[in-house]
Amino acid sequence: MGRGKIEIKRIENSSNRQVTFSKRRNGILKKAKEISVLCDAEVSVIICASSGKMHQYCSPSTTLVDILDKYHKQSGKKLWDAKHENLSNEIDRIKKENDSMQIKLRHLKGEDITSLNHKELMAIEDALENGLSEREDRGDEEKWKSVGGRAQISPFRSGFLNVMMRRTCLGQQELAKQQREMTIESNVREIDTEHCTSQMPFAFRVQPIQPNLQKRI
Amino acid sequence: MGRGKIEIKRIENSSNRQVTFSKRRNGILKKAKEISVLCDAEVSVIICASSGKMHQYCSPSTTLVDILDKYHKQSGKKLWDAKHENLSNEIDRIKKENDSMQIKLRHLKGEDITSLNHKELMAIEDALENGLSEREDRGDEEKWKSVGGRAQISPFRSGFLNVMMRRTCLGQQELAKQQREMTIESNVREIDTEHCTSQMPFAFRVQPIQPNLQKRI
DNA sequence: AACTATTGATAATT
DNA sequence: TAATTATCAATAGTT
Repeated sequence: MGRGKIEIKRIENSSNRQVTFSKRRNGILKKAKEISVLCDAEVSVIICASSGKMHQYCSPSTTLVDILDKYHKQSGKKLWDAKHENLSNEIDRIKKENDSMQIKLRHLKGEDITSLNHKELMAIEDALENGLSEREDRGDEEKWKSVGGRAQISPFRSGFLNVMMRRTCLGQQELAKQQREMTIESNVREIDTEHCTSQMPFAFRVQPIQPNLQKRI
Repeated sequence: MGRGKIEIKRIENSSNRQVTFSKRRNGILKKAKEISVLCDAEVSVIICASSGKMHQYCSPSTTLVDILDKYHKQSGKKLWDAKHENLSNEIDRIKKENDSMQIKLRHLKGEDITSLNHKELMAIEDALENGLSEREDRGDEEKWKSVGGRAQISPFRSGFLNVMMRRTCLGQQELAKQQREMTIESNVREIDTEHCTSQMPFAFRVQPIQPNLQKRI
């Protein structure tokens, strides 16, 4: 019904499609009104354009909820319950995702790790070390170079190193103490923390604390 | 459209009404199909005859539930009861929680940190350091004590320390080099990495590598 | 957005 | 009830 017959297939020209949509949408809504009056039928029409705009008609004698309720009863299809079930399923899915993330976060923060095996611990260790080195490698230090010249170490790195050094110191001292007190196993060589320092393959010293870069509390 | 024009008002003759209903109902359903194809619109039509019989169309790309859901969101009308709304709200809430956790995880892994300011970086650094120390302090070592006696260090700690030490070593060497080359700022004291080792407040050595605990590749 | 030639829907008839 | 057909309504292409 128009200047020419058209095939019923998607109208590719977007503006034509929009015009046709508008015309036919009005046509359907008008027809819906007419049948509801002529035949006192209850009618619900919902039309969503691909653009997202929505148009709706519902016969005056009733409401959409009533019609859906009738549909529900007649068809036996559980619109209501199906929706309910879908939502519940989605909640379950997201909650599981949530929980596993929570666990990962806790592990990265060093909590609840007694439940992990060696391999899992290694993976987390890698992730952490990666995180630290990534942060050291990327832009952060650029920010600090300009503050006090090239020789100034970033408070970020110095803060981190200080903590690590303090921790390492304690660890070494305790290890040495343990070694003095106990029988030395064959696969552990004895270490004298006081006298072997200069010969060791890796020897480090911590940079003297720079008070102006240690403002973290 | 027919042998004569008709007024749009209830058809009193029951049999005529029934016939007209049937014809027009088919007409509307056909139009609905057509617009959904021509304009790829999502359409839902529900028609209830006064007799109680019900007819329905829903465009193939979607479901009645989906269309009603859209309607619900767009119109803001509460088609669904409070229970459904609660479920929807919970989904929104959990999704937000999810997103923020994802971001935290990424930050702990060293990703997307260029967007953070100094204070935020410090917070993450603290969290990571905490995580590392927590992991060293807690249960992990218990597992390894039994493997090779008390004096054996866990591969976890040794692996971690090795990485840190290597990083520290490089950092110190570069710092010393820089200091030799440059004017020394008043807030940075000179350090001689080769000769001051034994007098330094913190001096460390790394435990010799134990090959059987260094299987990581 | 308005027009109109044409098709499509359908009211009345068979 | 179903098929036919004369008529009207919807609308595709045009302005």
